[in-house]
Amino acid sequence: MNIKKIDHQSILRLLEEKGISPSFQRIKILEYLFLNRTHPSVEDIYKDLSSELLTLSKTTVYNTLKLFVEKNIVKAIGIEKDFVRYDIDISPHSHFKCIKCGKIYDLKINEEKDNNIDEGFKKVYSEKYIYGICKNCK
Amino acid sequence: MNIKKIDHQSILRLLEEKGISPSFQRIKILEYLFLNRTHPSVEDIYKDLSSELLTLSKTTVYNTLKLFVEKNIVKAIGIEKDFVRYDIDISPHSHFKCIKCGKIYDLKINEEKDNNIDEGFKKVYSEKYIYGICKNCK
DNA sequence: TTTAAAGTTGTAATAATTACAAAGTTGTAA
DNA sequence: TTACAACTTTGTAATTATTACAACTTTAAA
Ligand SMILES: [Mn+2]
Ligand SMILES: [Mn+2]
Ligand SMILES: [Zn+2]
Ligand SMILES: [Zn+2]
Repeated sequence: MNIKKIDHQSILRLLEEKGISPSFQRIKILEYLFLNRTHPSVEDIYKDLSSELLTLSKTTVYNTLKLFVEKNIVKAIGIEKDFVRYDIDISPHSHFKCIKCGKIYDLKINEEKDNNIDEGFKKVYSEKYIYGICKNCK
Repeated sequence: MNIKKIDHQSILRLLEEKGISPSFQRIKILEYLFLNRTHPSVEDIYKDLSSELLTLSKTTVYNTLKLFVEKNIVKAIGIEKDFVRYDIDISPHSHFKCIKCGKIYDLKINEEKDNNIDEGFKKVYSEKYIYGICKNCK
């Protein structure tokens, strides 16, 4: 069960926990990620927040997401060919992209069927992307 | 069991089969892929072949790989953050990247544990990337 | 208040890939 | 053989996501 909504207090607590000072921009970007669970790109975040944060810089969005990834608050998703998406849900799961409508769906992972790694190799993390046609597009 | 070596005749036959006219460049690039099973990038291929094909253009390498992917002769591998690798082995398998030495290893797939896709969704293809430390780097 | 560190911003640089048009090659019909 | 159209290659320019960087602003401590 994931946290679907999040209040201001929890946002602040999360940043605090991770040792990140809670600037206005960081709070807004993190809040955006909790409210928009569509695996948004930098472009998405920048465009949507610009109307509220009139002076927001794209560099700040890049900087902030980089920081969040380092601190393990979000995960970078490499499902697209030419840009990165970000996921506030850092629990182990994989992704399905509909090649018709472009929507990204979360998939549960068949936990630990993974381990077809040779003896002596150490897995740090993994990603799985499935491409196909979604229910709505058939 | 994969074809590990390939002779000139087989290269020509493969191109023929796929309806690709066997230009010198295409033959050389395809041959390179059969001989260098390291999941090379456009840059790798271009640099290595340039000594033999003095006038080779990087655009030709891009064009040719695009054609090969369309015709299902090679697979594009998105395991790197900022460039594409190519794989002459189109059989279903996944990849392990050592975050120390950068080497890419092939992994057998635990066939059909995949299908944790919801009813009504149709899988077309999928990719799985595992990142970690390889045997040699421990 | 002073001051240094941290954070934000805008612009420039980087780098992989694509677009495009000119030049070269090949195969075929006259 | 020659002429011509289709195909292929090439070099350069354009595109685009991301990073580098320096100036400016905010924050927090002394
Ligand atoms: Mn997700
Ligand atoms: Mn492979
Ligand atoms: Zn769809
Ligand atoms: Zn290694």
